[in-house]
This record gives sequence, structure tokens and C-alpha cells, in this order.
Amino acid sequence: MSPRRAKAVRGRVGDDPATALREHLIDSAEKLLAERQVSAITTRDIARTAGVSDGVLYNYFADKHELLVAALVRRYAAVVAGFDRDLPSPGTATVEENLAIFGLAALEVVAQTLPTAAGLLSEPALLHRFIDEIHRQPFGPQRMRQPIVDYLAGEQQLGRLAPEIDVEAVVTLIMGPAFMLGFGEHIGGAPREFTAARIPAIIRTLVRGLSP
Amino acid sequence: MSPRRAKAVRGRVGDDPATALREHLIDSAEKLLAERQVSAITTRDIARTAGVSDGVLYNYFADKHELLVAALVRRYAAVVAGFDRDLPSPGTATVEENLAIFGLAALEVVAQTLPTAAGLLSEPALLHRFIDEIHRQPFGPQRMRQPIVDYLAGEQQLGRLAPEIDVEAVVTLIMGPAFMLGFGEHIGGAPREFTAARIPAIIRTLVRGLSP
Amino acid sequence: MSPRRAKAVRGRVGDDPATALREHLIDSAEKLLAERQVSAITTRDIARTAGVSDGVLYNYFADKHELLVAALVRRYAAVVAGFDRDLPSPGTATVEENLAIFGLAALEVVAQTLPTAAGLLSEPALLHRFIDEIHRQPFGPQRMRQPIVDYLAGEQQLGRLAPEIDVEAVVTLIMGPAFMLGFGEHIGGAPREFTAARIPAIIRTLVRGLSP
Amino acid sequence: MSPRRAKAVRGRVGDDPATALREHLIDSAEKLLAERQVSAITTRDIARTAGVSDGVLYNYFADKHELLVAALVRRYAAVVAGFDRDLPSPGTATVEENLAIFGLAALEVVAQTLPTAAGLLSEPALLHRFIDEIHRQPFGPQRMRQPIVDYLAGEQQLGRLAPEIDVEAVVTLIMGPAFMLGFGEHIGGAPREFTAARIPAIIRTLVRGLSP
DNA sequence: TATGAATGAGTCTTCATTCAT
DNA sequence: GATGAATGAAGACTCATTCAT
Repeated sequence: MSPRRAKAVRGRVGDDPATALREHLIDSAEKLLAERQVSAITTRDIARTAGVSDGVLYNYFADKHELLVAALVRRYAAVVAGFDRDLPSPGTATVEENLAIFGLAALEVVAQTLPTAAGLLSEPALLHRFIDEIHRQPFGPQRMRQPIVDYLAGEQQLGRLAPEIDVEAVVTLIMGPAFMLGFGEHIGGAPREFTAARIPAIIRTLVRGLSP
Repeated sequence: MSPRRAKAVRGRVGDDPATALREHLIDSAEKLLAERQVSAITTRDIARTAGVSDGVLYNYFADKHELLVAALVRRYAAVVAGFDRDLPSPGTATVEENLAIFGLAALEVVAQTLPTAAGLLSEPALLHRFIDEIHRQPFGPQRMRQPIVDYLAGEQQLGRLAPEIDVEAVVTLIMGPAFMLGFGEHIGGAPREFTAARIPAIIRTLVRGLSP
Repeated sequence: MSPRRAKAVRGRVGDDPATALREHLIDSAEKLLAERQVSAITTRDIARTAGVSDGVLYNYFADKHELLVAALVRRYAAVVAGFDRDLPSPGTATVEENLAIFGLAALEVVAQTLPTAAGLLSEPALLHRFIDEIHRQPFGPQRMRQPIVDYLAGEQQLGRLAPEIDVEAVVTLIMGPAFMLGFGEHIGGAPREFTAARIPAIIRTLVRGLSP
Repeated sequence: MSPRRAKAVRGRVGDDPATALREHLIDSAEKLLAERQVSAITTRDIARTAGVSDGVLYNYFADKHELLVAALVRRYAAVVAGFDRDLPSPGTATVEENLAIFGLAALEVVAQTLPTAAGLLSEPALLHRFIDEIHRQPFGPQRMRQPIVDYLAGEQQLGRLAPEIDVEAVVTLIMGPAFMLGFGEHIGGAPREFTAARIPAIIRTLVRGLSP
């Protein structure tokens, strides 16, 4: 009565059978996204990885890009979720230590995200569809800045941070360096230990300011 | 009797005839690099732009990538040279004003460089050849940091900057945000006026520090 | 317990349940035939239009072509039936007026039939199956000529038409131009008003003959 | 100095080498056009028939349709040229004999043209490009009617044809039946001898008129 | 018997690279 | 050395047909 299921997802349980393969395809695309550039992923690769035939993806997605966008969103969501874990709360430890944790977390995110994001820049059409989709989700670009903003506001209330500080500027001063170091990992091949080791000094400098 | 020269470079003087066409090809590739993504540049485009035949490039370069790497290096050099222009000297104006100028210059560089750099990340083979080449040149990644380092050291000697400051950290705190804002221009379509307007507050926050 | 019927034909009465769906599929295909080229009709289109699943058609027809042939035959029958309506009888009005009516009716038939017939020519296999089928029906190609033949014979008996006339030749002289004008509508985009306006002069010329 | 030529056209002389392959490709497409429906011709077929690689055609034509249009035009031109041969002049033989010759010539043209023309109806995009092109040529649809028009006008001046006759109507009365009989050859498989044998009676009927 | 997802051969088109001239 | 046409491997996408459920 129901149509047959693809071999690849047979035995999979707890799924709506109608969407099991759709999810499986997104999984496969996401997996490929983790190992290579978007531009190097063909529809055939995805089908092979998923263990299904070449044409299936068009039963679930309008075109290749639609599938890739779904995979990119899922990947982005996973990374963002990882970022949230183990972030410090206002009032604990010292501000400097806490901000260093934020910096390291941001570096981690950048390292995981950058290759994909950069590859996306080479595919304007795909990029725009991704942007549109991400803005429709509960996590836009502000999503990752918010935890830092909240933390900083908390510390200001506790008096551990100057009240007149421009919070958004601070966020950029924390994430920007992480961004740049992450780029260096990819472009220059700098190892993580090296880039991570730079964070504390950067944060300390930021906290103390430059004046004599 | 010397061998025939391509029409496109005939009449060019002061060059070793053997390398005139090579340079001309690099010029053409560089021009295209300024207009579009690496991945959108075909060998035919380059030949057309150069006004020469499709096949010549293989007389001077092992393959398309080798030519592109040469063009990327040249482009990088040009951008770096532009960065050097009009940078402030220690002791002039205020430190905050001067650092904002560095920040804006960095943003400019990032904006000009990022699409190309990002495109490069999509082509690992090309990327590595570029990296190898760039490290062989007098300007590695440190090349752009150096002017800021020099400026900061100068201000330290003048006593306008705390002597114990970690100069490298400051450089990252200036270039990192520029980096990130530049990325935002491409990913999010933020206009230059908007990103540039953020620089002063960022620099001010950096100069003052976060402590109450 | 009788086997399940497709949702789309449930509640349909007075049919052999076993053939209800078969007929419904033919209806749907015929509907599509009226809207677009045979070559532009997919099995999926038919299934969607019929409101049934993609696979059913293979329970009733050997393949797509068999279904299409059935639909083509039905469509042809409908068009021919339309042709019969409102044809003039011998002895009424004038012969010239009456033949113009036949000419216009033929033009109408051609206009409705040609795109489909032409599309059929593109698919030899389908064409031959259609031809075989149509010859098995009570209406072959002669079916449409007969009303004209009968009318002409009637007029001959009434003495309004020369008795020595080759009736089959006249039929071709009426339908042929209609055929050609109908083709012109499709190939050249000539509007119906234009082609229809040519019929009277053609008939008049035919009736009068060419001799001085 | 000049680039190599495709194996397939090597040794071909009297051609501009630059266009030899272009012509060869059109030839090959035209050949295929003579044996099967437009819709059944793939780019690969053309390349194979031409004895060249799959991609060449895109060096000479924007796309598949552009090549097919060129082949269609050439084919149409050849048929039209054939039509012109051996047409009778006013004043020779009898009008009836001469018009029969026109009728047979038209039948020949239709027989050669119809399958292709019909196939074209199934491909609207291609059809329109063909129409546009044909209207740009010295032979539009009027091209084949003109010789008949000229002949009829000549006979009118000689007094062998009634002066008040609608010449365009006569042309349609000659070509229309040829059209229809030609269709019958394809649809019904009627042999040429049979269809050709009908022409004289049709012409005789046309010349004499229907009145008693 | 009906379902509709899965299959996979086949289509047009692009482009880096080669090589006869 | 320069030319630029020829090559052919890929890539995204369509759709008639099958078949597990």
C-alpha cells in the first residue's frame, strides 16, 4: 500500500517514512560539507554517499542548491549549538578569564565554519539562498553575538565592567580576532594550539586598554 | 631572426621579449581577478582579455593554476602597497585617531581581498601553491602587520602608549574586527558606510579598555 | 470484499469498477492533449491530472503510448462528432454558401487537430499504433469526408451541381485549403479571423472554375 | 600557424578552413533531419554523424537549436530550389496540364517537407527560431506561392484564364490539396503513385468549376 | 489493487588542455 | 613561438518504468 523505501534507509526507525530519505540526503550532504568545499560536491557524490540513485534528490528538493542550503543550515545550527555549551556566567571567575573562554569558543566556531563559509562566497547564487534561509531561522548572524552581549551586560550590572562601554564594539573586538586567527589556520596552516595560545594576551590587552 | 611576438604585445619596449607576453597574461588575469571570483575565470576569458590565443598560456605556465597564482601574488602586492599609503606617523594627531585610520585601511584591504581569498579557499590545490609562493616573496602575512607594529612601537617610545602592551595583540585587535566587518559586507551585504562607521567606536573601546 | 478503488473514482457509479479508472485515465490524458503537445505530456502529469498515483497506469496500459493512443482516438472522435453538427443539407441556401460552411468546419477541425496530429508525427511508434487503432474504429480518415460526399451527391441529384463532377476531387479541394490555412495558423501564427476570411473567396473560385 | 583541422574535414578543399567544419556540422544535421524527427536528434548523434567530438558544435553555434535552425533553413532552401525546376511557362501546353505540373511539384515539396515541419510543431522554441530565420531569408512562406502567382497572372494576360479570378485563392486551391495528400502519405502510408494520380482530376475539377 | 518513491539511462552544455598548422 | 579549433570528460537535471508495501 505504501511505496517501497530506498535500501539506504530501510530499517531506520522513528522517522516519518516519507521524510526519512530526505533527512538521509541532508545528512549525506552535510557529511560531504565537512570534508570538502561546496563547489567540489556533485549531485552524484551526494547520491553515492547516501547510497541511493542519482535522481532521488529531485524527489525531495527542487534542485541541488536547495539540498545544499538545507545541509548548510543544519551544519550552521549544530555549530552554533556547540558554541552555547559551557559559556561562563557573569560574576564567575574573572572577566578576563571569561572573555578568553568566549574568544576560544568563537575561534572554535570560526575554525569549523570558515572553510564552508568561504567556499560559499564563490557561489553567489547558493550564498543568497542560504542567507535568505538563515534569516528565516531563529538564528541569524546575531545569534552568536547575543550570548556575549548578554554576558557583558550582566557584568556591567555587577560593576565588573565599565558602564559606559559600547557592548557591540566589545563583541566585535572578541570575535574579530578569533575570526582572523581562524582564517590564519586555514590560509597559513597555523595549528590550533598556536592560534588558541594567542587569545589570552589579546583579551588581556583588550581589558586593560592601551593608555599608559 | 627572432621568433614572432604575439600581436597583443608587439611594440612593447623595454621588456625581454620572451617575458613580455608572460607579464601581459598575468596582467590580464589580475584584471579579471578584480572583477569576479577565481572560479568564474576560464582560460578562455584570460586569453580574450589579453587579446591572445587560447593556447599561449601553456607556453609560459604549466597550467591555469600557475598563471592564477602569479596573478594573485601580484594583486596581493598591489593591495598591500595601497595599504601603506597615507598611514599616520607616531606623534601626530591622537593615538585613537591614528588607530582608526589603520582600522579603516585594514577594512579597505579586506574588502578588496576577501572575495579573492575566499575563492581561493575553494580551491585547495591553488591555495597551497599560492601560499608557497607568497612565503617566498618579501611580503608574507606579516607584511601588512608590520606598519602597525612599527607605528605602535613608535608611540610607545613617545610615551603615548603603555610600555607593557603586547603589540602583536593590538595588531590583531585592530585587524581582526576589520576582517570581520569586511566579511559582513560580503556575506550580509552590509554597505561600506555602515561597516566603516563602526570602526571609531571599536578603536575607542580598545584604547580605553574594559575595566570600570 | 472487493479490491480497493482509487480515491479519484470512488463514488462513480454505473461503471464496471474494473474499467472506471481506465476510463478516468484516458479522460485525463485527453484533457492534457487539448492543452499541449504530446511530447510535453509526462506520465506524472497524467497521474496528477487524474488524481491518482504515478504507477496505476501500468495496471491498465502496457505503457505510456498505449494510454496516449486511447486518448488520441477519443479526442479524434470528439472532434469528428463536432464536425457533424450544423452542416447544411442539399437544396438549402446556395451551393456556394453551403460549401463555405463545410470549408469553415474543416478549418475548425484542422485547427483543433493539427497540433496533436503533428506531434504524433514526431513519434513514429505512437503514430503507427494510433493509425492501427483508428482503422479498427468506425471512423477512419474517410469519416470526415463522407458528410461532404453525401452533401455533394445530394446537390447533384437536385441539379445544383454538374453531374459529371468528381466528387472526391471536390472534397479534397475543400478540405485541402482548410488544411493548409490551418497549418498556417500554427506555423505562421495567422489569426483565425484571417484564415477564415479566405474561405469564401476560395469556395467562390472553386465553384466558378478558372476558364474565361 | 593555423590551428589543426578536425579529422572529419581534412582534405576537404575549396572551403574557408574556418567554416569547413561549421558547414560539415550543418550537413550532418541536415542528413539526420532527412531520416528522423527533429526531436529524436541529439547533439551526440550530430557529432557522431559528423565524425567529430561532442563539444565542437558549441564552437560554431550558440546551442543545439541554432545548429538545427541552420540545417532546417538549408533543407528548406534546397526543397524550394527543387520546386522551381521545370515549372511550365504561360502559354505553353494547356492551362490544365500546367496546373497539374504545379500540383505535382507542390506534392513533392510537401512530401519532402512535411515530416520535418510537423516535427517542428512539437518544439515551439525551435519552431519560432526557425520562423524568425526564414523570414529574414529571401524566401518566406510566400516564396513557393510566387511562381504559381506569376504563372497565373501570365495566363490571365494571355486570355487563357478568366481575368476576374482571385489568383491567391487559386494558389491555395492548388497547394492545399497537395498539402493534404502529402499528409495522407505520412499518416496513412498512401504511396506516392496513388496520391499523385489524384492530382489531375483535382485540377480538372478546379478548372471547370462546379456549376452545372 | 493502488501507492508513490526509487531507479538510472540519457540530455544538453562547459571548459581545461592538446596539437596540427 | 603563436594560433585557435578539436577533444572528451564531467555536471545538473528529467522522466518512463518498476516494485516493495
